[in-house]
Amino acid sequence: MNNGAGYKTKQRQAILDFLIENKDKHVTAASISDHLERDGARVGTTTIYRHLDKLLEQGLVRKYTVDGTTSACFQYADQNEQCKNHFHLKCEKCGKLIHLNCSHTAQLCSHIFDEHGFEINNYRTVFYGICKGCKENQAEETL
Amino acid sequence: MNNGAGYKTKQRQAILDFLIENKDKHVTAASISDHLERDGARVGTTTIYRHLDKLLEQGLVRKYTVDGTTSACFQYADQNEQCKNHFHLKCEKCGKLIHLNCSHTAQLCSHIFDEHGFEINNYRTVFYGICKGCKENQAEETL
DNA sequence: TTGCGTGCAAAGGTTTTGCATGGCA
DNA sequence: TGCCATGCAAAACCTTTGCACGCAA
Repeated sequence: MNNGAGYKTKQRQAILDFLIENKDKHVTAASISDHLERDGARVGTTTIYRHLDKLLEQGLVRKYTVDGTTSACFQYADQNEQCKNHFHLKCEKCGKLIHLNCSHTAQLCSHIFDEHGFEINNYRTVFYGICKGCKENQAEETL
Repeated sequence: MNNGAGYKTKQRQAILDFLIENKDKHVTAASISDHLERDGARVGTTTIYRHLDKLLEQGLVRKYTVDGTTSACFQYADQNEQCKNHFHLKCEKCGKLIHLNCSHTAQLCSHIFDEHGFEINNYRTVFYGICKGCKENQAEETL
């Protein structure tokens, strides 16, 4: 079994390790490159992009684009089956990804499907907004 | 009154007309350029980007990024105040934008705010999925 | 006439491709 | 050994910037 993952190379491992280490936030190809270089495990840009593509196909990472930035953002996707069945909230300020295990969203999905004929792609859909922590910080700043 | 819209030029008008004409789907800077050129109303790329930026600031268009594409997508934003208070569904297949005027979503927002401490950005959040029409077409294809 | 608008050319940044070399299995 | 993986260099793209000229007000 290999699931199309290919050879086990130190480059692939380094990239995957970094993604898992930062699974709670998103990273860019450039930030992966920078980080690995600082760690003395430099990996060519080409290789990073090629692995991100593969990981994306395998469903091991998600790809985002964040307003105001020009480069793509990647984030490790838990293989937890649950993740395919719930929505995610992404904080526009700190980038934190929150897993929303909540029956209300399932109800909304059914409603939209039944009444509006639209089949929501849970995996792809992300709610953007401001998380609790960032909202509190914002409030402090304005004091 | 000018609302920061600047001069009325034929270029600005051509771009705006095209956006309004295609208000139900998104377009890219390149597709605007192509279309206008075919219409014999060629407008420089620079100008297109500059106008899109301005329209974005004025809130007259929305900017998206769609998976699998590398260029930004723009779509005319109804000035209807309602749009700031409801969600949008975007079909991943045909690009259609559906306005979801539905009390269920408002309930969901309150719930997420009250129980999860997360303040959803309605304007930014888009539900991705497959619309009714495309789903029917898909079903036919597999026959 | 004044100052913004326009578009060419060129720069800047990200991502992809070609190709020779390196390394896993 | 046979292939895939890697990384350099260069290309391909998308978007922005500089600058001289054009045009709305």
